[in-house]
Amino acid sequence: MQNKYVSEAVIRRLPKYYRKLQELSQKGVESISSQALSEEMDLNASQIRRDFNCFGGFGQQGYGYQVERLKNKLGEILGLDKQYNVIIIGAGNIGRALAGYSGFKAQRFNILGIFDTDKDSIGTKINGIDVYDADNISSFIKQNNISMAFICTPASSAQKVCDILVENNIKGIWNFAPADLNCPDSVSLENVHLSDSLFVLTYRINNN
Amino acid sequence: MQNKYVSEAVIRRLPKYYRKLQELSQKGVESISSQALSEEMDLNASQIRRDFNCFGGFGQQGYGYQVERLKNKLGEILGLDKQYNVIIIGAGNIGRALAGYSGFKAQRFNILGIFDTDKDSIGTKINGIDVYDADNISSFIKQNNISMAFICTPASSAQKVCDILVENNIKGIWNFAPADLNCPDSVSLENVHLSDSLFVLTYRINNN
DNA sequence: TAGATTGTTAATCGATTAACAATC
DNA sequence: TAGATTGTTAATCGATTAACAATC
Repeated sequence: MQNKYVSEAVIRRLPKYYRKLQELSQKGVESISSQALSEEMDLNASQIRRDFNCFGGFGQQGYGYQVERLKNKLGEILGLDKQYNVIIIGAGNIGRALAGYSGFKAQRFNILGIFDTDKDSIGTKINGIDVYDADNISSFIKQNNISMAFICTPASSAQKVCDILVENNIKGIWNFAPADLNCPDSVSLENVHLSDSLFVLTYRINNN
Repeated sequence: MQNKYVSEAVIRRLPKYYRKLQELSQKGVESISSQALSEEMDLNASQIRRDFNCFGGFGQQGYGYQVERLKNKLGEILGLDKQYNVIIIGAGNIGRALAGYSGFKAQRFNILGIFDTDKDSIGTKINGIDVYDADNISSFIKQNNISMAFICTPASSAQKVCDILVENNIKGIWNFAPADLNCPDSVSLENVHLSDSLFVLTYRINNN
């Protein structure tokens, strides 16, 4: 079952299912039908069943889905049962915010270093994490088994940083720079274009 | 022409067009065809023409689109020709990062106050912006003609904050809390679910 | 005018929803 | 067993792409 085609739309719903199932699990809900879940999440029940069935048959006819089991399955599918060694590139506002977010630790994201070009921040610590010279990214990735990088630089230097990361066989890039990076398919790239999101909001305010 | 139906997918592409046109404008490019733009942006040329035509005929047959003019038109459509008075709720990592982001000023987002419940941060300033007691959100919105709020609280208090904002006729909410807020259609809501985005990345790393 | 490129209609593709047989 | 609900196929809907007449 694992090899069905999974569309972009399905992938983007997975974290939302995971979040809702965590919530239900915390509330002590033991099982839920696709119908009940569809009402909770404002989605179509058929769609929910179809989405889950991309990854296998997790339900039981006549009963529904076991919340805890489904949550764990989705966690595995999302790769949340694994550990990730992470570096942050850019010690500006966003870089510092991500470095300070304590939720990452609980979820197996180990931030091992922050890199910047600014001589004044190099050598300091942010939330207990060392700030290193951006010139040393390559060697640090190799020595510390880094699998992910968060790009928090200005747009102008993002592509250069991306190239260095790709060269060093990084597995995934979480990009906060407002740039459309050129990156081979072998490296997973996920963009958070904050200003795009803000502009969608201003559009809606003016066209609601 | 202004009243064609504009799908979600089209709306989400608008900021990307705007960003690319800004770039072209800065490079001094005066005009561009949908074909050339499609190659730059990795979209289909028909789609681009169709997208723009949701809002009117901005091109000239045989010539293409005037970059500067199209950029300005898209800016108007996105509401970027207007001013927005903004408050930030939550002086944690994300709230502080947004308060410190200087790009907002240039783009007509005036951050007039930050609100928190923590007695230690109330009374301080972040990037020159006062931190106020969250109890005073309602009166502040009324007195300062606030049109937008950025929710940067924990998930547990986000809905309560949202309700207060809605009560005070806020126009738009930019929500960073990992929660699916309940909000009437009259208020525009745009979510930035950072952990959802990160989990899509871990999914991709493990299923590439 | 001829050539280029838009604006728009028609065709295709893919995602969502409905329906229902399978089965717990 | 009867009732409930899944897993999956078929129908629908909407978005993307192709084609081309209109027109600069």
